[in-house]
Amino acid sequence: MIINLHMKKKITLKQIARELDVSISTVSKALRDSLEISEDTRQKVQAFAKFYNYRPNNIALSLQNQKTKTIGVIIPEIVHHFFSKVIRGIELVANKRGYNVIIGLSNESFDKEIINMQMLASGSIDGFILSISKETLQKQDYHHFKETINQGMPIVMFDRVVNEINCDKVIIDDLKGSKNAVTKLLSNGCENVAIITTKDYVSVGKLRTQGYLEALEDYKITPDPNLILKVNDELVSEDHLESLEAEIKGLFQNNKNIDGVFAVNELYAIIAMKVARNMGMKIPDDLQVIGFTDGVLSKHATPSLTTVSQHGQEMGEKAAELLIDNLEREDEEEHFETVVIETELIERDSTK
Amino acid sequence: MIINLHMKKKITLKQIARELDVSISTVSKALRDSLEISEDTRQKVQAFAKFYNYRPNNIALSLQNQKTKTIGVIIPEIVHHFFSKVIRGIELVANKRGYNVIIGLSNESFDKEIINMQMLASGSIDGFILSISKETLQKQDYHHFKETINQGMPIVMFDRVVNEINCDKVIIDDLKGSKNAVTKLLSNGCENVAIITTKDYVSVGKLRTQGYLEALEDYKITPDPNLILKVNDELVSEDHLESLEAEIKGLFQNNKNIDGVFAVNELYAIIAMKVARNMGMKIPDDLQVIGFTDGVLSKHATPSLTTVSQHGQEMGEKAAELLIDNLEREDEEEHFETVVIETELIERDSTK
DNA sequence: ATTAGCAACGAAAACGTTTGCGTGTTGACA
DNA sequence: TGTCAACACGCAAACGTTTTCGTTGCTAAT
Repeated sequence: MIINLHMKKKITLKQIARELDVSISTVSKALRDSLEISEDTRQKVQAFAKFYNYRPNNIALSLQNQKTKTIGVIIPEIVHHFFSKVIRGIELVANKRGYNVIIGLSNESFDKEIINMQMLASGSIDGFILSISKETLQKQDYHHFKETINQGMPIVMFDRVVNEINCDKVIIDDLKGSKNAVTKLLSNGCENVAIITTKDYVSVGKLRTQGYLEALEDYKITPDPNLILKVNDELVSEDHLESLEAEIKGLFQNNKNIDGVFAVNELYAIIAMKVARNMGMKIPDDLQVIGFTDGVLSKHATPSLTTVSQHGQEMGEKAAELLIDNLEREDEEEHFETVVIETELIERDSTK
Repeated sequence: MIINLHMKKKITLKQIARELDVSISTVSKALRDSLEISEDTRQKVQAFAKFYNYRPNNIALSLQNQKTKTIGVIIPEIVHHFFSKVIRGIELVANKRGYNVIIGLSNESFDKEIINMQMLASGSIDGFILSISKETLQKQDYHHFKETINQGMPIVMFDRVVNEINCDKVIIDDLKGSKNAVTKLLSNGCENVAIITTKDYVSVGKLRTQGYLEALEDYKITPDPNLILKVNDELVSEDHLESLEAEIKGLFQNNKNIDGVFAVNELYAIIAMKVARNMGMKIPDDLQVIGFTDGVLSKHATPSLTTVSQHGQEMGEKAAELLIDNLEREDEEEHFETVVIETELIERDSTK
């Protein structure tokens, strides 16, 4: 970068001290309104500092205080309505409490998750907020979380959490949320409710399936294995929409009596509606559909989709609160919370 | 945080030095495979360091090198498909080139934009990638950008840029993109094409309107002011969807002859389709619609929406490349690029 | 025997802060 | 005049690195 004439480089305490012919400590104290410094020099220093737009160097402060006032967030994917809402929540309270947010994307990969955590853990941040990648969940290898915690760096997990790790957690009651949703379908008169879910290693998929089963049980309905579609996760990756459609189409064709669908995420629900419509079914008359997550798709689909809202932003806010509380706690006893964010059934036009 | 017995705190050079009874510099050199150090002690040090999982402290390195290897991103909103795609692009190349990404949200507010930039500019980052907030564009007050640049911190702007500031920029050819879209409508037989756009102070809104006008001109059509709807931006804030709908409904009712709509963003297009359908119009038979941006809504709407893709991820990648190139450039002559990312008309079912 | 040269290591500065403590200069008071 | 506060300020350490420049002790060559 060329040094223009009008370029005001960042100024340091040392430079101010030299210009004003005082010591560095005097400048520092003057700027912090220390009583040790005379009114005279204090004003002189402050005026000078203001004129040159002095700001303390964060890096130096971090090195000194052994705190960065920065929290690291590791998420599997950012192009995702839920995760971006969580980030917004995190950013909101982090900023309010004087913290910055630094983002790492695991891209659902075990290795990238580790790499990212190592980079950030080397001094850049004070603590983590994260949601575990699918690959990690599949491998069930959580040593990097344990090591991080053992090094004294706190972690807050959200949404995709795991019992093996002892730390603060923010989750939704997946079981209750999905049970509510399915109950809604049943009370609306559905007699053959199908579920479109994921493989069991994704904890949320498993729990939501369980909620589905419990709702059926309450209504004395024996679950029909044919009505439980466990979609291959890899198929959702943008490209394989057709195979996803095909799977769902198969579900409908093999079970002509389906009159209700509960999908564990938004996309599955939207696709299900599309497929059903193409097969001549009317929504919500012939088929009622409920999805999970509070994305844009649900709101603007036709018909708009009844859905279980996860309150992503609230999750982010709570996670940040937990982490920062932990970071700033004076009394040092260890105690971890698991906060459950209430879900909410947002009724729209895909149900009666 | 309580000190558990199994807690391995982060270890420093100094501690390694003390344990092995050598000097700090010896440890440092040994770890960096310096020739000054004997094979013997080198192996001893490296083994010890590996055992205790030593990692150099980023903060100390930053202070020393006067570089943080971190880039700051300021965006107006993160719960937005376009911006999250850009971030993904930034993160991708940043990580590949050894940089971290720290996020600040302006929330479309002038003040928050400034606050955020000041926080990050105080040593935390090496350079900025940003998209200007609406309020800033409205105020036309860009002093904070100028000051940042004058302090020697490079900025790359994307999407919402401004001529007054001399820096690297990544934009799309809004004019060309929208002209293409409108031309498509016209060549498809539309005779009365309306545009749903924003107030002019949002540069992209202005340019896209201009593209609309040029396309009409090519077809020797005199623009009808009644067909140009400039929506009040504040109405888009999630809550005011009804007023947005009402405005668009008014457009259709007052101009029964409309057979084509070009909307400067995805949401406007989706709402327009919804309103039209409610008024009994068939898409694409009675009305053809094209939107702008490559969001999820377009893809999964019914009918799916023909749209001008902005290639958000590519924009992010390019912005990061420009910034890091600038940061790592040795020869210091100043030269700023403005990269134009090509748009792409993705044809789907809302056009013939 | 002297010395040049080399191998192996340590001391110290630097990055920008904050802060406990030491020190010098006042003035008042006995 | 001597004593002692109070006041205003500077010194230096500390945070964790890297790197330049010594400083040893030894070997080999003159």
